[in-house]
Amino acid sequence: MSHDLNAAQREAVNTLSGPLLVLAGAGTGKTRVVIYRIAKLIKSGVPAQRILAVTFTNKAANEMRQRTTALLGRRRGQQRPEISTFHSLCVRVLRRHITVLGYPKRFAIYDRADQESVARATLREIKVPGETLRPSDFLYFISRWKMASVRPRKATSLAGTDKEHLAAVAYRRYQNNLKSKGAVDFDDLLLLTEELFEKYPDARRAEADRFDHLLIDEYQDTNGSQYRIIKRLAIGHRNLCVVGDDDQSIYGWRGAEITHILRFERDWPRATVVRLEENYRSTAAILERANQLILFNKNRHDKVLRAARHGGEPPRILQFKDETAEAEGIVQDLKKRLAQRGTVPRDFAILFRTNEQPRAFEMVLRKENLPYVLVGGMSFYDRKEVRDLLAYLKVLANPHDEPSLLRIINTPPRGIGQATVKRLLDLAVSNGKSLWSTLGSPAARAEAGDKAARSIGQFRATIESFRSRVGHDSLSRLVSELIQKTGYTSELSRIYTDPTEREARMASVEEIVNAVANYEKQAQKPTLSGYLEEAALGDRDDTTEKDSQLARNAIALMTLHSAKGLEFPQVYLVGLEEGILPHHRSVAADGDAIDEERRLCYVGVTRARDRLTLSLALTRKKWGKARDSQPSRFLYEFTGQAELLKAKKASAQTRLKATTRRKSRSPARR
DNA sequence: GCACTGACCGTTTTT
DNA sequence: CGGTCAGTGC
Repeated sequence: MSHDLNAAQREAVNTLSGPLLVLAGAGTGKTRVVIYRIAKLIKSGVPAQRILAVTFTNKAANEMRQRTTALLGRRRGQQRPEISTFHSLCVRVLRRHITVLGYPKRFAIYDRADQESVARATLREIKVPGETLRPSDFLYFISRWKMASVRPRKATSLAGTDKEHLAAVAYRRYQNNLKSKGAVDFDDLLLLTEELFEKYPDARRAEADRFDHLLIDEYQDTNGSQYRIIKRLAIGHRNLCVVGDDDQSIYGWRGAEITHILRFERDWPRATVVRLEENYRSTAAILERANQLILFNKNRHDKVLRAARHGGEPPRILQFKDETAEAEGIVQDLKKRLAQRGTVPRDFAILFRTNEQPRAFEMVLRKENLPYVLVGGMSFYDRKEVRDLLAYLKVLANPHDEPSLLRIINTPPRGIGQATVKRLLDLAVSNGKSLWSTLGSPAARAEAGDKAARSIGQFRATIESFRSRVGHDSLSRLVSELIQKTGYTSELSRIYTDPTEREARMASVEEIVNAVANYEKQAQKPTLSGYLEEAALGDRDDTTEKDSQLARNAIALMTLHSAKGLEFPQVYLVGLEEGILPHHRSVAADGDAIDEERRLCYVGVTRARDRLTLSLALTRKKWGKARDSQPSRFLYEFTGQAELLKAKKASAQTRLKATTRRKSRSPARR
């Protein structure tokens, strides 16, 4: 089996017990090693279900599942290794033990929109005006604290600014509000698992005992909670294999700490360390530049990627007048290459730092009639229609789910306006009851007025009649009838007069009906709450959506963040300007934010197999106004001209000179 | 209660 | 510039 692996890969695959750190550079066959290692473990007699592999994204988990199945073969009744994301792992743990923490067994998982709704209500309760602390800022603070396992009490003492102090006070209240609704947010999934393991050693032991081997993918992206959870799960058997690349840590802004991978050997004494340094993906010409660039980072494991593929075209740097010229120039260049024999649209990727960049490219691509996919972008579950219908389902599952109830109580409009809702909410709060219970009370009828009261009555009757059918009728039937009964689609065609938009909205509705039907088909025991959990975790099998997106023969447009783990024969990395890459927020922040931007750039560069083109615009419109752009510092580093940049920094005059000189000749011509 | 208007704000991202 | 949201007039 392992004849097609190199020596380092073989060592990583064959080191079956004890702590193992696999430092896998870009394009060194990391996923392959993980999968082969799982297969090897099983072959050596470890029962498959005693192996747990953890990934960060569903995409990665799906891919790993597929490739493991392909390698092991599909035999009936055969046990499979457990492959899951951190979050769904925690959900399963919490389903078994959460009652000891004072949450209901069937706790709800609140997503970002639900969180905002609770945050808004919380801030209203303690009478914080919107301009003092916005719900989004508030959530940002809490999220930071949670990822560092900071509880409300500690947050109060940590708070420096007034805003933070206010957020710390509201934090406790927010947690209580969630808890009283029997709900947890995404960060809680990790935080509560950690708390459970800390306070209840028996629960920790029971969970740790389920597995003999633990594999963690993308270890460089672990945040504090995840780090501690892993530790507590693996401490008994020490059969912990972590795989990652410190040079590709790009999620620091959401709590990932690169120190975790850097200090693995100290955490786990006598750990084996394997370095995968042979890159099979990119040509030497591309890799040479990547290596040069990443050398500018200080905090990293020492390693140098060696190219298995010699030679290759040196990367080009193209410079344009503005972002429109950039898009046109790049697309023209791409078109020329596409005309070459054996080249197809799928070979190309255009990578960028921010989400506003693809707009110009989309326009040109559409004009040129070239097939493209914007990967990422708005996800299925972000679409308004999907959220609405999901809210209906959530209310059917639990009518006391207030964020969902508020979302649908007047969607489509049925005469229960803002004022009425506000009054009913106040009534509910003063009675200490849920909004749903309040809706049926005589007091509510008096509060709402005749017309609204009638609407409320009808709404309640509809919900109740569907609720009584949950568990009896099929889910997909329930959903389509719900859409009918509420007049949801007729409302859509009323609001959206533009035919293309209307069609898109209708398609979303259709998609959720399909998603439910799909779930019903493949789940062993389909239930409403089961579907909602899958939806909340994004855990659905989206082979239908994203994979077909990529499989479609189209040029891929995506952010550097979503490009991680992928590769393309030809890559255009665009917008290499100060303020974009590196992003201005990272430039302004002190500390090592720039290093993360450099890693991001490195990730982009190492996506390319054969050809790499970097580009920049000299002016760029920002919020409607054109502003001058400076070439990214990474361009200088990458081409070995960092000295020039230092000189530029020393004096504004030289800076001007250097830039004008740059204009006349392309900055990268060696 | 609803639709329309204008002020405001600003972009890495996943679960 | 484009999207979101609160406020206004009907």
